[in-house]
Amino acid sequence: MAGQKIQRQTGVALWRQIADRIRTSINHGDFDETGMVPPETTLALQFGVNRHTIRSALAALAQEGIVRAVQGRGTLIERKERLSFPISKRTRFSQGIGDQVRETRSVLLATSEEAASTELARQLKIRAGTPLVRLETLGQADHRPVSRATSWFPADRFGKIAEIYQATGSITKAFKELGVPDYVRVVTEITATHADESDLADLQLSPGAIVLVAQALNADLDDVPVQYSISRFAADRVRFTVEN
Amino acid sequence: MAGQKIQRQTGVALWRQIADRIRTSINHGDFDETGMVPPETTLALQFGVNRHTIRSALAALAQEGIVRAVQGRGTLIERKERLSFPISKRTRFSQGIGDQVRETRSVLLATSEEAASTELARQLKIRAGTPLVRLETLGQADHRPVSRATSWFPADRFGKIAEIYQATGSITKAFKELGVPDYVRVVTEITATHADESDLADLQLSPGAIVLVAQALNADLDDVPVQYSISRFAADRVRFTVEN
DNA sequence: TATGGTTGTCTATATCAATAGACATTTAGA
DNA sequence: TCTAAATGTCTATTGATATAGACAACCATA
Repeated sequence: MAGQKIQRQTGVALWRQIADRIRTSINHGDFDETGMVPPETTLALQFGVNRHTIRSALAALAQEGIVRAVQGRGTLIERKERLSFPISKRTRFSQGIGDQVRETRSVLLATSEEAASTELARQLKIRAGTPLVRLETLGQADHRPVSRATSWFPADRFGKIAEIYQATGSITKAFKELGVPDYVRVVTEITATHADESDLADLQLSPGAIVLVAQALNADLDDVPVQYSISRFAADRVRFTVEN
Repeated sequence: MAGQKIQRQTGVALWRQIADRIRTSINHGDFDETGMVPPETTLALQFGVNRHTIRSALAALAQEGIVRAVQGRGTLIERKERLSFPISKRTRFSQGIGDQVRETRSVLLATSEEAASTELARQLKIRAGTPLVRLETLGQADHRPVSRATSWFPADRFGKIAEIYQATGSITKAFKELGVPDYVRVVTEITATHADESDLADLQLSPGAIVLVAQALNADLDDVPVQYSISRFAADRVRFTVEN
């Protein structure tokens, strides 16, 4: 484990800071040899805190399903994942991570029709007020939520996309049925922020967690925008890979 | 401002959660009309907390130089920035954000020579143990630190890169002098994590802040790797833009 | 089966975080 | 120049966070 000093009196409890560090170490593979986290007393010494504080941190990680404490033996590492999510001209949710997990699933949370705001109109290169279809979706990998996305589609071409998506679970297939055989990623903007209330619920995160936010524009082969989306990923479960 | 409910008893103090939200709102331009944050009593009502808690949050933002409280008037917004950082085949620090700020600067913090670890050898496609030059640099925009980077270069070709970089402040120019007229970004990996101790110091962040981590590989025009780097950006100051 | 190493539980105490209320001070504007 | 609205400061109280120490319960293994 790396440099140990922990910040006090900063509004972030010691046990949470330590939990974050241990989670990072686990994902980094620091404990792969034993498959276990070091003993509580060792960690307490390393971080320079009381053993009870370490126990709070490990309890939080146990709550997340990352470790499991066994009395008499130690604290076992249960799960360790950070999915690699490629971003390229052909960025699709399921294809990219399909070989990293056993099962990917995409669930339709909600849908509605709305008029294009100034911002959305600018992105999709249409007039403000143009009818759009909005889709709220949840991406899962091996039954764990990974991303939460809001997408907008011009309603004139894709008025029925919600139904088809619900049936097939795939944007790509929905596009195909609606006369868009292929589409490409035009631009992706990536930021990071703290999880808000709905992130916590949808992505099953704990407060203080980080979300990676990707705003993306897809266009058909005639360069006509077909989809604008804002996706929020649990930062400790994914990594973006940009291939040039 | 958006949905207000705040999470209690999560290891993250309310004042810090609220500070994060207000910072986001400021960056989002929610208070651009007045150039001021709403009154403390209003915020206390909105977030459902005591006014003193709001004051703690605003004090933290004042410490960061984002707002300035003036007795009798209100709390003024001092600074508001999130630089857009393009990622493409021709990704360079200064060029990308040069038109967004008045001045960009890159400072050499430290340099050393070291043998390639297994991981670095794999990335740079060389044998483990090969001598490398390591550069620690700090990227600044208008005198505010934006990124902290560690780069490795094969020592046989780029043994003198530290000196040239220090003189010119530019990797691109240093490459040119060392016989690499052009280079391209092969791959970039992007993750997000909480700031560690040295991030806090170098990037002038407050604990609990988020850093965007970009791991990048650059190669010359013969596809021979010339630089592997790990850069850490203050997440509330930048946005990555991927153009395809 | 005895022992060392580990997690689980309990009590007590000190400090930080948050609430509550009161009042002072400053500014802008009527 | 008065008033409303805003930030600044103080005291008091409660609950969460962190430390300290002791001991029980459990596991692997010599």
